[in-house]
Amino acid sequence: MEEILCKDCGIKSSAVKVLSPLELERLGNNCVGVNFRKGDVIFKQGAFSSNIIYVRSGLVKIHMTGPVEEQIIKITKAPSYLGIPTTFGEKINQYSATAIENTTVCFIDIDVFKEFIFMNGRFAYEIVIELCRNELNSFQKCVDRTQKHIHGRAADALLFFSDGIYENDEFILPLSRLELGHFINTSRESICRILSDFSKAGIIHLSGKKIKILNRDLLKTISKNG
DNA sequence: GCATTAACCACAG
DNA sequence: CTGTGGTTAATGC
Repeated sequence: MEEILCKDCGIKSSAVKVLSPLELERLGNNCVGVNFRKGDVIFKQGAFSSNIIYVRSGLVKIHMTGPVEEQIIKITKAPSYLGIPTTFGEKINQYSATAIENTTVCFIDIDVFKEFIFMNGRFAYEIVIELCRNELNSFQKCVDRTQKHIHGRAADALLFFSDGIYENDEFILPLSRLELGHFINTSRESICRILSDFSKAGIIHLSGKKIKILNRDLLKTISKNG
């Protein structure tokens, strides 16, 4: 744990950027920075929560234990808030967050966060914007996950990591095959098969968790056609 | 009917 | 945990 001086923070969220110096000081006094290693649980479904979390660096998976098995709802990279829906909506967390790469976050007291929303319209507006973006993304993901075939979903996942997360054609998958299955609603076996198919077809180069996209256009076509 | 898709199972590395 | 092969149920043509 470490004290965070919010006013000097170089990675302020767009909401925090509009806070007054006095509000920034109040935030700093009610905010704790914590480092998480890959695999550490940041907060857990079913546990009580009274914090909003701001991810300053790293990568996090949001996941829920469903009636049958685990499901990864989404993967979020810094900078981003976590837990606004669950902390505002419910006393108990409705989902879990786990670091899938080394991650640093700030825990912000919910009452201070609420105070900013009540008192600073600009702050509230920025938060609404982020929540709206997230909701639209999850609508899109819901449709894609439901309607696309497995190859399309797998192509989506690869493009997501390449474009959305790493901004590189080559990257190390931060998930196991099983987790990747949980992410795109399929089985570990199907993931293995499809990655191997893509590799044989020359679409990607595959070596364990290391992936390099060789034929991005074809991958996009597969994604588009489902 | 027949072909395709994708899950489930089993087993090996 | 990962890769593969066989089996099987569901769905489409």
